[in-house]
Amino acid sequence: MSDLLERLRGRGWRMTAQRRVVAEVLDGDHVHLTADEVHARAVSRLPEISRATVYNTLGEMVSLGEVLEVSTDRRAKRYDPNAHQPHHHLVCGQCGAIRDVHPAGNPLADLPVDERYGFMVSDVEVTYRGLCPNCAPTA
Amino acid sequence: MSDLLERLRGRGWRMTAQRRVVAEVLDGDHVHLTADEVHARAVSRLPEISRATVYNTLGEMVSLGEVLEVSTDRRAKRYDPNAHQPHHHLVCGQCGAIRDVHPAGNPLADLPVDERYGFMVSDVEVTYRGLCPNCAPTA
DNA sequence: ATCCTACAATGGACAAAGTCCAAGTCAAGT
DNA sequence: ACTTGACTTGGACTTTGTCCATTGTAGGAT
Repeated sequence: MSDLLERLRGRGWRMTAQRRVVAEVLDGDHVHLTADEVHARAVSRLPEISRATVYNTLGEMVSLGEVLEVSTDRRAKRYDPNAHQPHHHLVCGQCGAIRDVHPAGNPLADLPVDERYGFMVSDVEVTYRGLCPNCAPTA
Repeated sequence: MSDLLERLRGRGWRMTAQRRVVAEVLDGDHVHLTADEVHARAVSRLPEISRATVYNTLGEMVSLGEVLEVSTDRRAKRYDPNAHQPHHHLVCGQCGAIRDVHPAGNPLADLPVDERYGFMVSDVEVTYRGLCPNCAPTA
């Protein structure tokens, strides 16, 4: 179940109750929680855990490349544990629902050399926007 | 010069010194200022202008579709006056430099129906990440 | 040219998201 | 079990942005 926890353990991470709880809360598919949502859920399992620790822990997991940061709306950053299967995001502009998606093609290849301005381009982030089935006007 | 100002005027926008200054500050190519940067530059031309007015004005220009909001980094939103030529962004992960780019292909078409989860997908936002010529390690 | 008034600007309080730090705690190696 | 360096804590602080009551003003009407 907790693949994320396994991977972190395998990297010599010093394991603490706090880190375990954060990793457990964040594990799963189509999970895109904000730091404060993670904190709220962590608190329900480990009441003393502090906000600073949640921020620290999330930051470390991002540095280790085990968790991705996504900023789909203009609000808080969200954390995505699905870091090892490259994917993009589909966001509902109304309710904010997020799904992971896997488009065909390679958008990186679509950027011609004469549009690169000498940059070393290494990554591309794609966000599809629209309305989810619940929020779309009934056809 | 000030195409943005012209377009806004043509929409029956009530013209004030503050709005003119904000529009002038924001006009140009490859311009991607934060609200506070806009405010700082506006203040140098019109010292009494308030932060709230800059935020309001930017918000209105976004609502009118004359300016785009982009959130490339995890910090403040940036405002892009180039709203009438669809484009994406190329961001330097080191120094934060941003360029407008125009990739080939249509990423919207790359999202297969069975990956749409019933969403009505209407827009796609693409951010290329890398290192600009100044920040890239010398080859 | 002056008056009106609805719309705009002001600035200060407030809120949300995130960072920082000094002090206390604890996991894990010996 | 001891020790130590890494981890956690909580609160102050910063940044970014919003809200609102008050004051000011653009631009049409007279």
